[in-house]
Amino acid sequence: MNSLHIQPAVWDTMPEGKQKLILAALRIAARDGLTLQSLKLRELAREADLNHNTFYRHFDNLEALAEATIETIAHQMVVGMKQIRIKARSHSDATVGVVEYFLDLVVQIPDAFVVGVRELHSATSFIRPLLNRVLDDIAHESVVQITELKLVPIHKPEVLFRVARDITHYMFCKSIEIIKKPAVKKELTDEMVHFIRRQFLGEIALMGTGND
Amino acid sequence: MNSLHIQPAVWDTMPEGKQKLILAALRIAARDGLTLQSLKLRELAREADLNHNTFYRHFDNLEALAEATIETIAHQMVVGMKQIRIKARSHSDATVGVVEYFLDLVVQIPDAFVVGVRELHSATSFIRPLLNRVLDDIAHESVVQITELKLVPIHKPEVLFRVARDITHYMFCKSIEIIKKPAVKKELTDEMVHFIRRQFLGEIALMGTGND
DNA sequence: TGTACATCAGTGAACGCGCGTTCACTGATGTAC
DNA sequence: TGTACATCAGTGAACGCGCGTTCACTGATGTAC
Repeated sequence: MNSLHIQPAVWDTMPEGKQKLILAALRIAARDGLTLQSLKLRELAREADLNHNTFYRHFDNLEALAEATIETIAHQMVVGMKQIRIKARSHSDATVGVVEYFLDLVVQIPDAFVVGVRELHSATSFIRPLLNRVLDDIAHESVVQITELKLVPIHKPEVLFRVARDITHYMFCKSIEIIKKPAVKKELTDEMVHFIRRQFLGEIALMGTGND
Repeated sequence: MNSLHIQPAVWDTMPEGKQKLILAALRIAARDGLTLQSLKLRELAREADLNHNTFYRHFDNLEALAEATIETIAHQMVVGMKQIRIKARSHSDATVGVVEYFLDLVVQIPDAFVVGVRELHSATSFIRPLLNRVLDDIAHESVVQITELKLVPIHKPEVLFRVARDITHYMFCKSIEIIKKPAVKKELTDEMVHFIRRQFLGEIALMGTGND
């Protein structure tokens, strides 16, 4: 289920109709390739199997729904990534573990990633900064874990953060490929692991040249 | 002018109204953050200063306009990148040269990049594959130049291509930041140059480990 | 325990508006002879 | 050189439709006393 990764305190408190509308927004935006801000009130209500006026019981306007939807996506992603980091600790290779569990997460909540990655690159409004902060958070927690487990001999946190941030962005963009063709998981895993190793080795090499 | 980078053979042959509509589509999509496929016929005509029915003199439907617009963007980018590669030859540092001229290009045709990067990450229709091919082309020509000038000691073309492809994607995504804040050019240049060097040094280090 | 009232999600009719599309038309430019 | 016709970008009125929004309403649930 899609809702598994949404922060319970927020999500479970919500009226059922409100949940239905947010899930409908995610479904329509992912399926029809629409921006969150070009969703239509009546189409949403139809998809959520609600009278079109019920919308106003839960949201002031379409922008409020877009905001609630993007926050749902953000929660799904942050919580999902947290679980990935926990699981990866017991994997023999931390990099391979993170990538594999990450691709599992993408397949579990494809709509969140399809819509999230698109909105991340849509120049508009408050949504892009919000998602950028989500990627910042994820990159920051990666830095914490890498430092704790002493996985990489890079000791300046700001250097490590930039590497982690670039990797996070790459993984999110790349992840979309697995949704349309889950069979590519093996190739995609190899490619992502290769990219990640290239980042750390490259950064270490740059430290040697004094170019950092 | 925006139209400078459009392939003359195609562009100059076009009726004036058709050009106006394509430029209007670019302007609206960039300004209002709309997907090319959510543009409205009457809004386009208004923006292009034309009667709304003139649209049908030039396009069968809105999808045909979206296609023409994305091809215009593709031409602007491919031609622009070709000129960058020529100019970069006479720069003392090839990497710094490419990045600086690239950021100049982004500032010259911001609408093409804003819309192009968004559509590249919008899961829908024929547009994403078309833009992916544009990035492939650009990456491929980079490989040719790198090989010709012997800039990097990586000799497998498919390995070089993957690195160039990842760099191209990174630069396109990152470029958007300069549009809203041209003052960051210096920082952005440094960051992009750093990223590019990290890719090549990382890949070379990976070759050493036998992990390629 | 029973009655009165407040709260709130959901309903259905009605509105004015901008939309995409069709149609019949104009007016300029180019071509045939 | 002059007339007749074809081509084609652009025009303006009219259409039916789905949209966002307003309104007055229902019906279930919870709370006060």
